[in-house]
Amino acid sequence: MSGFASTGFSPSRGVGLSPQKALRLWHDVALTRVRGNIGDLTERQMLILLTIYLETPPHTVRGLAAKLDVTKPVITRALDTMGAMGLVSRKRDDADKRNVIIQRTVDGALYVEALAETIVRHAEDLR
Amino acid sequence: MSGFASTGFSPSRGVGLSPQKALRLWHDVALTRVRGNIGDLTERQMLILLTIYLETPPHTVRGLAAKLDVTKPVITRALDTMGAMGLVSRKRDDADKRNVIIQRTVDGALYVEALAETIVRHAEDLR
DNA sequence: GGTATCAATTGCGCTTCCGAAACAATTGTC
DNA sequence: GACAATTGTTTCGGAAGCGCAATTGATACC
Repeated sequence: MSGFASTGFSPSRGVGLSPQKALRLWHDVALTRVRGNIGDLTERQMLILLTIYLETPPHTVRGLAAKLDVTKPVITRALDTMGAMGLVSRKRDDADKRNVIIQRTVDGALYVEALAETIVRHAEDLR
Repeated sequence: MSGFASTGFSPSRGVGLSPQKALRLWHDVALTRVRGNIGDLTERQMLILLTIYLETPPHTVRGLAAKLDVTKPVITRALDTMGAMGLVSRKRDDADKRNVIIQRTVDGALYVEALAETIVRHAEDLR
């Protein structure tokens, strides 16, 4: 019994995830990251990084703080840390020199891409 | 390419996830957790919690440390923290009193269940 | 031009985490 | 029963994160 026909949902709706599989996926990805010592980022820092690489630029400290509902120092310090890792970089806004524009880097893109690959791989192992 | 009919697999192959959607899912879940201040757990602590609730018991400090490839104090301290939150509890092994058996709790199950629900919900929003 | 407003950063005190080593309690060995 | 091995915890020094308030530099207002 597919059972989907009556609901009108397409069964190939991209991401259909049971709670059990969702947890297993989270666990497997976390395990890969912890074992590989790639987990040097806080959940907040990870969120900031993903926002920078997923949402459309430009990104400012204030904009990120508002969007993520954290204080500005959190953003500044996260940028310090991730900047030292080479995952992001800063640049003054020429139009309004109060602003700081957060820019993506090659290493940051590779880092995010590696995370995506890890998730996808474990999602495939999950069937 | 469907290509699944010949294999006998159901076309709803559980989790088919593009890299883009994987990152979006990770971002959305992290955002929900950070905004709700539910992110009080380190990635390591989260991994430990999920392992306790996903893998078959019994769990010991040493067993978890070996399985997750972290040192024993990491497990002990994580149990301290999560124990104070009511997410897990400890009990001496009667058979071998050197061992500590880590047990699940109602609150811990609810916490994990809430995480699963968050993931599933955002996965559904993702199509 | 002088003052208020705004963006980002920094200082301060506090908490938490980590790794490595030392430690206490229990069990196995001879 | 003495001694080694095992399990989990604790201690110590150091690093990093957080919230809040103060600070610096730049722009807007009148």
